[in-house]
Amino acid sequence: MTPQRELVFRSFFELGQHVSVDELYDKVREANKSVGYSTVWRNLKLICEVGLAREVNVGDGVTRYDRVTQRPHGHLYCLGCKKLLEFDLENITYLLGEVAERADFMPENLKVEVEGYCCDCRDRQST
Amino acid sequence: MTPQRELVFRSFFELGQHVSVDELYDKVREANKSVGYSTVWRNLKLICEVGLAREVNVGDGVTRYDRVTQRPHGHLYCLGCKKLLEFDLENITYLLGEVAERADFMPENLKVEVEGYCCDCRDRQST
DNA sequence: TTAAATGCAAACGATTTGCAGGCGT
DNA sequence: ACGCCTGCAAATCGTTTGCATTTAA
Repeated sequence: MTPQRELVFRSFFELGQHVSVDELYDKVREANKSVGYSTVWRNLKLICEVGLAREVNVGDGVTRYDRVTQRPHGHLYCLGCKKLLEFDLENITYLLGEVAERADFMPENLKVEVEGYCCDCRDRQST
Repeated sequence: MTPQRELVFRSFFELGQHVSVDELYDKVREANKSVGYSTVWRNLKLICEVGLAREVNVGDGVTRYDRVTQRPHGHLYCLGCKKLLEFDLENITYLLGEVAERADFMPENLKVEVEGYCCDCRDRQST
């Protein structure tokens, strides 16, 4: 456990959800200018490996990372402002469990994303 | 409408689902060795723009493209053999519509992916 | 002391674009 | 003739790795 590693871990958890490597790198740099990009990257991977975070891919070319929480959640991705909202997956999890069973498939991880427009962007668009 | 464009379109629909640019490129090349990668790529983008295909991202770094069908479907992605199976989304669509409404969000497009292990890989893993 | 972690720079792979020439309309 | 389309090569971007050095245990 090095100071850099501790800083990366702490910074990751201080930031909210949907953090990209670059965002984390910037955050880390605020505290310590000498930390390299690879260090941030490798430690972020490590956070994933130990199961504390999970990759999120909204299709904009940048991988983001979500803190793994008790409650699984899906994402509402706004095509207008690119904001990422969350919603609870509880009800859907059950349904997907059934689907998986029917296909003789053992589910490990769920990714549910709804693309669309948030209320702000919908209003802006309709004008 | 050029012969190349027609070839790319036709090849895309002759291939199954989850086609990557490279796969499509190879397929096109079988018919005509002189078609360039950019042409395939640009026409695939075009197919998406006119709404005949949609990007799929399973997180392995390669963007794949799905024919847009009448029935929306989700994906079962096997972490073992990397195979991509499909399942019907009908039941889930309704649930997600409710979720979106609650969040005052206008859904346009649904992406549901279940990572896990298919029956073959599960058996192989448990040995 | 010794294996692991760091920081730099450079490799990498997929995607995207600039541009000169060719082709469909 | 005009402008869109093509094909090549090269730029771009995010991600990943090799390696010499430093550091935690």
